[in-house]
Amino acid sequence: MPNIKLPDGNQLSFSEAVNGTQIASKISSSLSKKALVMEVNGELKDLSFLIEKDSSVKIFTSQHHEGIETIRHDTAHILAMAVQELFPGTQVTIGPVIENGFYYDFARKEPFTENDLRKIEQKMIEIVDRDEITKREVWERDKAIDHFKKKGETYKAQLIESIPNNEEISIYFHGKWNDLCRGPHLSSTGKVGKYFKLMKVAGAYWRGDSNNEMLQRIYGTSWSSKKELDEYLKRIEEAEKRDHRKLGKEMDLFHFREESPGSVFWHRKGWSLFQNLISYMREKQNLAGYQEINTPEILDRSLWEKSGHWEKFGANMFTSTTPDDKVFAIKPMNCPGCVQVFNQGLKSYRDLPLKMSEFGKVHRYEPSGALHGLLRVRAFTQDDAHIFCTEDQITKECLSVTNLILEIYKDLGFENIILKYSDRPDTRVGDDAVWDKSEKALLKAIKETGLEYTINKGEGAFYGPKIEFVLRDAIGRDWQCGTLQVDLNLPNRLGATFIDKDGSKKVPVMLHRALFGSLERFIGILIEHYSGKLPFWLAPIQSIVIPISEDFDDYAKKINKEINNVGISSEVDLKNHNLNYKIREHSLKKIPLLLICGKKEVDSNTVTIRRLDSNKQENMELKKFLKEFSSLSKPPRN
RNA sequence: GCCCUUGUAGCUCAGCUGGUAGAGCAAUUGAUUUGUAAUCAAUAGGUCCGCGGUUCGAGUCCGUGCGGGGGCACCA
Repeated sequence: MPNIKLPDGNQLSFSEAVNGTQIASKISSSLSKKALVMEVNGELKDLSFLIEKDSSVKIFTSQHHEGIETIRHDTAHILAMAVQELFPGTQVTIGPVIENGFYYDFARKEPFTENDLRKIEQKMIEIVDRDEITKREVWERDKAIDHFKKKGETYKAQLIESIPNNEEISIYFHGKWNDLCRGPHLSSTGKVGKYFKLMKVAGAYWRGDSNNEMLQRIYGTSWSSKKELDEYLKRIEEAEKRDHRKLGKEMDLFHFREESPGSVFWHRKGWSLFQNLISYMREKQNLAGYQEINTPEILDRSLWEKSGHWEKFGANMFTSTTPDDKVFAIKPMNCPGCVQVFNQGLKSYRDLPLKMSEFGKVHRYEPSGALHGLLRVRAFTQDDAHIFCTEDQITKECLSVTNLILEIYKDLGFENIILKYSDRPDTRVGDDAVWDKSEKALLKAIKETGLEYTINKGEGAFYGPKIEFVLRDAIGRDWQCGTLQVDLNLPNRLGATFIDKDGSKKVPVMLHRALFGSLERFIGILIEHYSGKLPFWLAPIQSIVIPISEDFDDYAKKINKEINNVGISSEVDLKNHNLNYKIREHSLKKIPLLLICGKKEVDSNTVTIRRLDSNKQENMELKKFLKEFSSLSKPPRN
């Protein structure tokens, strides 16, 4: 005689045990059609789950997160069914739901081709049409292992072996086909609908371990309507249009080539963007009390041995042997060099906090498969700084770093920032009392920012806790950029000291911080965030002066010179092309302003402005233009 | 690093089952002098990623190296 409590507070009474489908149809016939899965006392269950006791029940449709996830989970099963029907002998492994879709990992010798994906999709549609009924059974562990071993499903057998003893082993049937699965699932394959698409095949290690064999992963997406599927595919297309590698080429910012994989060849325009960013940050940092330094890119092996990098980071370091057989490393980090600057000369407690910044170019031998445009390179420039301070100064300094970072992100158009706080890892140096102190200090700083933060337990650096600054871009993607780390180790290893009030030598605390992390990477993110349409002050070419015909070339040259003189980066386009052609060309290159001049402008000493992404024409006195846009062409100041 | 995939003109790409390369755009030259997203024509342009092999003959087939792309692992 279960009483069923619904989310709206209503209660339904049943004379005998009842399942989700029955509850849904009791509520309304439309819900019974749309119901996909339910939650019973906080646990997700199949609609067929029989409720015997009084329970709270929520029924989910495709409008709920739980509903769409179940659709995706079922689509993954149907994918596995289809693959096994088409390619007998293929082993199934795992097939979870992921953001926007699902994947399934298969063990099969022959690779799946793009063509196979289309065939599999057809088969999946067939299976949906067959509307196979879902059935859940709970099996004995040994029976289950035996069953899958007999079928030749050794991976599944392994999975069952690793399920804890106190957990049920549930087997889901869709018609005859079955799979080990925690569930829940839809009541039949027909419920999945046909709004799915297989996206790509990729290699993936069994259990995510690179020592294991590689499986074939098929990624797919699945939705509850054609509209949602189309919108998703459209979103992917839009993201591809923003790809910084594509835009970088089109905008003539940089290129890569074989001779130096993962290193950027910056073109004039890209380098100008790069320098614009640096000069903006340089000014910000100087105002915040940083002293800019610069340290060597090549340093003797012994320094890296002392700092611990040789041992901990050696596999990622480029090294160089001189003709007389000395071994140097090309710096993968700036910190040891910076500590050496600190070490030069005696430092007093009065010098602290001492903030040294460096736009340091570092090289890291990243695995070839990790390289990705500007976002993952082997040579990059860090907007790095190291703050030497006392333990008492940690919180205040962390707070000022955080404020600086947030200010800078805001200026660059990122307002949606999340912090990630990572505390002590298992393998660490330094005693717990010091960790207590630095964790507390860092946490206090985070709390004072009032920002949202997540805690990553045990993910800190081996020398101290850290904050990472994650920004969200225009299309909702998260990028980890800035970082702030408290280090009580490196200053000690490299013998940094200061003379304290009492005349004794003490080891300073060192804060590592980077604002964007890597300027190369950040520029990649910027390009994608803005689809190449950079803010005016950052754009490498801010305007192009276009004379309507040869007759106005002189005027165009004259005003371009005046525009350059007030600090706006501008060019004249004197090529033998018509106006339409030039507008199209420069618009595609994302030039913020096109300045058109013809008879009208010459006569009135004006320019006609056409802004990127607008077809409005604004006629403006040249003087006014120079005044207005020269201030806009400078970096923002707060 | 691993799996899959890919490499043809400055760019984007075509080139079926092997018979020594083609388009559009860009470039150059000429004509045109243009009022808000591609004016017309002509010309020039290639070690088909490198190396090796099969073959009478390789852009095409095979092996190998390097690079790119998608994932996985990695991101200290």
